[in-house]
Amino acid sequence: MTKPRKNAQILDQSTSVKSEHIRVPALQPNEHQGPDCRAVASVLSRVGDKWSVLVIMMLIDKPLRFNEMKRMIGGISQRMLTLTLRGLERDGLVTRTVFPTIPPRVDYELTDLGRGLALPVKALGQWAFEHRPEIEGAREAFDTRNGKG
Amino acid sequence: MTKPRKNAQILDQSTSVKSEHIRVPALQPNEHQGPDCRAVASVLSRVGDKWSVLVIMMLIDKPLRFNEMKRMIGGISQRMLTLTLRGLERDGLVTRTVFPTIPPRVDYELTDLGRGLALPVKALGQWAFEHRPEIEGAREAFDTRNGKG
DNA sequence: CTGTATCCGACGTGATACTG
DNA sequence: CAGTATCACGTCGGATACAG
Repeated sequence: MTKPRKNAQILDQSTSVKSEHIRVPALQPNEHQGPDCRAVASVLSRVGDKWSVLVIMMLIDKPLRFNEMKRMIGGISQRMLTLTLRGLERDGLVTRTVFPTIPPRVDYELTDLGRGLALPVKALGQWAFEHRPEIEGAREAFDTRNGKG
Repeated sequence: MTKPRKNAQILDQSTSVKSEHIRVPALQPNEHQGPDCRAVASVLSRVGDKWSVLVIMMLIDKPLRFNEMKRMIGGISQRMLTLTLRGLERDGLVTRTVFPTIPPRVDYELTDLGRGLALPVKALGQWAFEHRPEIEGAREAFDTRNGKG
């Protein structure tokens, strides 16, 4: 029973930002449920998002323009940068400021909310960095005894 | 039949745990790259994973058996629980203990590494919980001014 | 420069059936 | 009970072309 969303419309796959970004099914059991858990999950999914954290980290220092970020990241496509920024904007984590000049200029900047999120995310990132050897070692060990046991 | 997909190639889609769980492309630019960034990203992707965090949180209190967890989560399929647990095991975050009884019994338990990860994850979760209203408000506001101006 | 629209392959996820 | 195998299907994400 995959939740019936509002309406499964014609697969608007373009640059719109409609999905909740994670489809949390029906967690009905005992303790790990409720709307709270669902809301938390949707935030966590943003953290796990391929680009969002990277974008947030880049914006900590100072606001940036679209192509500045695109260049800094390097591997990202225009489409995904747009989608990522729209998602962050929708969640109130970044602001989008358009300067009606020619050529157009758009600045993206972290909100206070976004800066707040950056803190626990950085803590997590630091943990990941510090324990990187253990995790990679565990992976190799697992793959070895499991791949050619 | 709008999109006949005859190209359905036989992927190894079963319960193997091969991918690095995130496919970080070629980040070659200036500062947000290198193997470090890649490793951190793979950990973050696990946090963003649909079920991993939920499983970790459940295991904090005490070890659990396969079907105990399945029942507690409720919405998860057997396959995804298996895949999630295998991924966590591969990363050295949980241990898998088989008791060769009949019927078989398998306990899953957090490692020290897993318990360590739980801390920053909980901090992040708490942030998400506390700021849930702001995020949801921002989403509604965004959708309103963007969906029906 | 800053996007938006579209095509298409790859991957994630659930449902189901089967095994030890 | 604890998985594994297979299939179906939706979504993600890159490449490309086009627009303001």
